[in-house]
Amino acid sequence: MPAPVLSKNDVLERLLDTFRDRGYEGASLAELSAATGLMKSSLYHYFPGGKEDMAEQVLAHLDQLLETSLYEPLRSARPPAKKLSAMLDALDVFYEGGRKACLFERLCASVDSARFRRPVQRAFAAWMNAVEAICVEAGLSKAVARVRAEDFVVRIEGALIVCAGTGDCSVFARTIKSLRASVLAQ
Amino acid sequence: MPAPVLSKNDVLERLLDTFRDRGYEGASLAELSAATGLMKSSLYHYFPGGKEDMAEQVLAHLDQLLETSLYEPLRSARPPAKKLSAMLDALDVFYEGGRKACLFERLCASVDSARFRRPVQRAFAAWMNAVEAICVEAGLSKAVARVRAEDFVVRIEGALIVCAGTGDCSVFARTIKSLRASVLAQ
DNA sequence: GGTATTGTACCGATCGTTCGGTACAATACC
DNA sequence: GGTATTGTACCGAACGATCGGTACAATACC
Repeated sequence: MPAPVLSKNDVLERLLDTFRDRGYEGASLAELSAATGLMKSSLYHYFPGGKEDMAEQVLAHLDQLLETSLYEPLRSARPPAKKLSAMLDALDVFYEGGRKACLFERLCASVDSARFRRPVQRAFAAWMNAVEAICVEAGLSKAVARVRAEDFVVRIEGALIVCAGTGDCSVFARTIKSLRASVLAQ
Repeated sequence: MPAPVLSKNDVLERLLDTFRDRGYEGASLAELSAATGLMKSSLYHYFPGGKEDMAEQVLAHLDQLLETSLYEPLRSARPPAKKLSAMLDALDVFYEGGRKACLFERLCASVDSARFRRPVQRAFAAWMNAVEAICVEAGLSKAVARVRAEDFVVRIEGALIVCAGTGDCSVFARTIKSLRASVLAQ
């Protein structure tokens, strides 16, 4: 088999980008084809299940990406404050300071949102659990940690929406900063 | 001239509902037609500019609705805490406890989001200004009031996203409760 | 030669949109 | 008062474009 111009991971990255930018219905096959450099037939070769298959694989890819680059490092022995700070840094990069949308949000806003419900649920749960674990590690009670973790995700997601709505990315920066200072506070 | 079966306001309300539920691209003309009881061609009678026109008029309608039912009452002489509480009650009703999405979010997530940028910007600004005014009235400094107002909107929007993503509306209830207790705190 | 991948040509369905027209109440004219 | 005209509300039937998706022969690589 000829070496693919793009690795499967690269293809998934570009699909991820397109879905994040345009949403599920907004990302047409023509656009996904242009973004990956693959013809429609090639897309259907790699994703026999079509557009839905693409979104699902992108979701799974992102899941693994977050696990290895975000959650897994949090289980190291470093101090909780450092780990939280690292997560916030990573989120700032991943969302490009508020300029990029959240894939989970875009997919659960889709008309066929039911298809993606389960993985999106799992993704939000994993995210909250990661934050909760750091909070507990920092000495907060389980109950407080849960509230903090939920609020953490709520504020990141909300900041992304407000950034997109107002066109002012500074909201995201302020939210990150505020979270850095408050999440682990006793 | 024959009396319309539905008033213009009723039509706008139903379009608003459909756009909130399905998003801009997700709400097809067929769906908008079914929701209003008007044939597609009749929709073009009321909205010569087509779908985009519909969304713009819905946006303007909502703008006025929020102004008269949310922001205007806040300029009364009642105590700030009461007014904030009333706004949170109204938001809880409007978003149906987290089950309904935010029109602004759905429209600025649209592919043609540039078209709605200005009105959405104005809507977010008006919302924040209203909250900020209550905060100032309650004795907070202008700077703190601004931060609180921004965080208020961020958390409402974020809670709606997390509700949709997890299918768990209790997140919205907790966010409302938390805001009720913390926004005006010294 | 055999296999993996791509390009071309399609498909039916649905998209947003337009057009020609009907029903009928209000108005203008005599 | 009766008739012609206007304007509003609305609808059915199409429009071209694009949607997601398929079939298959040609190509590229081992």
